[in-house]
Amino acid sequence: MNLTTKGKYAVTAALDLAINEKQTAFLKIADVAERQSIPPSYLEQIFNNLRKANILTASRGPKGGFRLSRPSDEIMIGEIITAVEKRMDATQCSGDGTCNAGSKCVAHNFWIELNENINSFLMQKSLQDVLKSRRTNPHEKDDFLIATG
Amino acid sequence: MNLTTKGKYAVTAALDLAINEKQTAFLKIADVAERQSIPPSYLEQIFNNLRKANILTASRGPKGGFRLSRPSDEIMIGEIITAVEKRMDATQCSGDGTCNAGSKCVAHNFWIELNENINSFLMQKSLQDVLKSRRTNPHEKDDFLIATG
DNA sequence: CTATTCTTGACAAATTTAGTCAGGAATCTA
DNA sequence: TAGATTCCTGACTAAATTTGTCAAGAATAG
Repeated sequence: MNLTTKGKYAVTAALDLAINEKQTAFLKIADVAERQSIPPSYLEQIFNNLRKANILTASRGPKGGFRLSRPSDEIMIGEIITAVEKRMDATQCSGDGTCNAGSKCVAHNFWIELNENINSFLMQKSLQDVLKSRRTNPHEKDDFLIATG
Repeated sequence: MNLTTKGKYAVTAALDLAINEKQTAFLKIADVAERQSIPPSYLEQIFNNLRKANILTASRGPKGGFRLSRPSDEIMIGEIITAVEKRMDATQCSGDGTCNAGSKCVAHNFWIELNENINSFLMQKSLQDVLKSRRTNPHEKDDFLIATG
């Protein structure tokens, strides 16, 4: 199981779109990349993955860019991650039960449970949830908070 | 965040010790490796990590080998994984809050939450729990069950 | 003493990640 | 229509990581 930089960039960039979205405007890769310290050419790849997964909508040409395809409370973090990550599965056998000489290893069902636990967590959290908890976390320092409107 | 083959082998091999332990005997790397389809020389490394983390006890020489240091209900899967995995942290900045140009990225607190969720799951499950659920899972096929005594 | 088993560290091949880059397609504005 | 802008796509590559192997040594049982 592997959550890579790519998946983390994807979530961060989607949050940036949620924070900075206006009703009609598209946001440019270059701007998102700069705000979030993501290499622009890498973000191109990532946004393309998200577009193909119907999480983002793109527009080409001047004034083009990207926006969320749906309201931020209808886009789950789990969607974003599975759209860009190839190996989030915790089983050694990709779930086919051949992890020990063609049969299931003794840990197989446990990895399935771990998968379920993680997926359930990630599919219950929307972009909006993440932004909300960022502002209401009582342990958070003030200088971390940013005005979102 | 990365759960690799090494961590999965570690859990599988620890489960093998729990399944096959006798009161006094040590189990050899070669035997565990064969039963669980793990490269023996790789398992050497892994068992050494677990020994240094006080999860396993080793004995050298003829009739030597490894056994669990504690009863299987007192060894948590999370302990095993953290003993062998270097990068289970989901934050991009290893928790130091420098993920966006020296400050916290917008997803920072979310990755902390994800860490807590996963760690909580892994630290609540003991080796014995995993073996139990393996036998009582109602969806499990009979040919997966093995006699443990 | 000898065979057995763990111990340790160095090493290396294979894989994966984390990007870059170039050429193209669509779109807006003048 | 021309030109600038922005996304689209696929090929490519360097660096890092993973997944092991290997050899020499230390401890122990018999």
